[in-house]
Amino acid sequence: MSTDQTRLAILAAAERLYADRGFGEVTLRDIVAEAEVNLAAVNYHFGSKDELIAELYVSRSVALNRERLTELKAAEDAGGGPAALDDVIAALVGPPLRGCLGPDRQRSAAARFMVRASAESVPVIRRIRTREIGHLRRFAAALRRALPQAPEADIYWALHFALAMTHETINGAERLQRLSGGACDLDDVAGIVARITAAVVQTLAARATAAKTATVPVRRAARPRA
Amino acid sequence: MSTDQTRLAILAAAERLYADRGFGEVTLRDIVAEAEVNLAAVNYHFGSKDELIAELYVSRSVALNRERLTELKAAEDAGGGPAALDDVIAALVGPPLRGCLGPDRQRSAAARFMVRASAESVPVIRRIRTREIGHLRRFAAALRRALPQAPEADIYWALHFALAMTHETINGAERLQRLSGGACDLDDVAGIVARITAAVVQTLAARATAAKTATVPVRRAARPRA
DNA sequence: GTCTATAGAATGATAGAC
DNA sequence: GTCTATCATTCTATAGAC
Repeated sequence: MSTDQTRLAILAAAERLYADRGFGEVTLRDIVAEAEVNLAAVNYHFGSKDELIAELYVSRSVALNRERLTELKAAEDAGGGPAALDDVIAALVGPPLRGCLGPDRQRSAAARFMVRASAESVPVIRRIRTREIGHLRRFAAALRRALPQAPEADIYWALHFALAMTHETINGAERLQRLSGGACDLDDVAGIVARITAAVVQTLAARATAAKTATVPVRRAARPRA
Repeated sequence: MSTDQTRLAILAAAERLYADRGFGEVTLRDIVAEAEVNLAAVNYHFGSKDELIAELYVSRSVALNRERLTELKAAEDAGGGPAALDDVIAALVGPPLRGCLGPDRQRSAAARFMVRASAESVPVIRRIRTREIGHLRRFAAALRRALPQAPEADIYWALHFALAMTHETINGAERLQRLSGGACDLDDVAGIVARITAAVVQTLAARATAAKTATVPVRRAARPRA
């Protein structure tokens, strides 16, 4: 109990600092100062800096994916059958978006840490990330149930694009707000989830429709009605 | 001439290494070794590591945006009037995608460097990036001409999502290939440009249509036909 | 388990000879 | 302009007292 206090303080401090400044700008000394513990405590509890990062990443990754899968399961239970397409996407992108842009300050650091971890090239995290894709397979399966006629590739591109929009929205929120002169409301988390979900769903639906009327893959976007 | 040789060798080496390994993993000593020049040459020619990074980023940024705007202008000239929606998006996302995933090895480092620079949190680059958004305003204007009835916010979200999909596709290419078991063809650059373009165009068109029939913003995606 | 003190390696930057 | 040599920091990691 009392022994875990230092451990947890280090993890929380590291998460906060990495989330705020990125991995390249944070040293062990920054972390122990923020945690108000001794420098040697890091190596005592974790062995090395990389092992601290790895443990932090794995634990947060598990928590985030549990949240996503809980939301996915709720959508399946609510409908009785396979979850609707937009609910699947919302379960994937909602947790990080709510965590980062919403008012919940407690989860904020964890969510922003995870997004940074996906964006920056830290060797120890890269190794874990390329291996741990089980949760994405679950979502791929859910999409396939919701849209059985979709080509395999479309399913994966949909997941990929959903995560892409989510990550860039979080990392580039300030820039988008500035570019749009405030026209884009980054505080309206539900609206953002809806935008991302709609974009993915419409694209999947459009390709599924096009596939029925053409033998070649859709390569050129249709012009919108003027 | 001959004096620029060392300068250019340093810039090229730095670009290659940053593109390959990310900013956190490259030191000045790595750069001078790759460039086969002396360590002191960096400070002589650039003053400091940060000034080297800044000059590299600015010069590549100018080149990339010139390429984008040339493509945009070509689309406008070809059509005689405002460029078509999908041509505007293709002009924005085509250059980085072709540079990173295509066969052109020469531009590869430059394009991957730029994508890394947008993903990682390097203070000196962040400062430049949040200021330099002029090229995005040009693209926002082009989108507005192509789709005059679209809400202001939708225009910016479209640009934002287009860049999001582009960057994540480049940075996460390996992971997507692995996840999809090869179903997603990362070598088919034209196909990827078409996918991203289609996603953005369909979303903009769908929202423009919905805006005509509803007074409240679209918040919930339509279910695809089963 | 927690601390002080420090080892040992690497970093960015510079002085001064050529 | 280019080199060698080196400074001053900073980093991660550890040894050993408490």
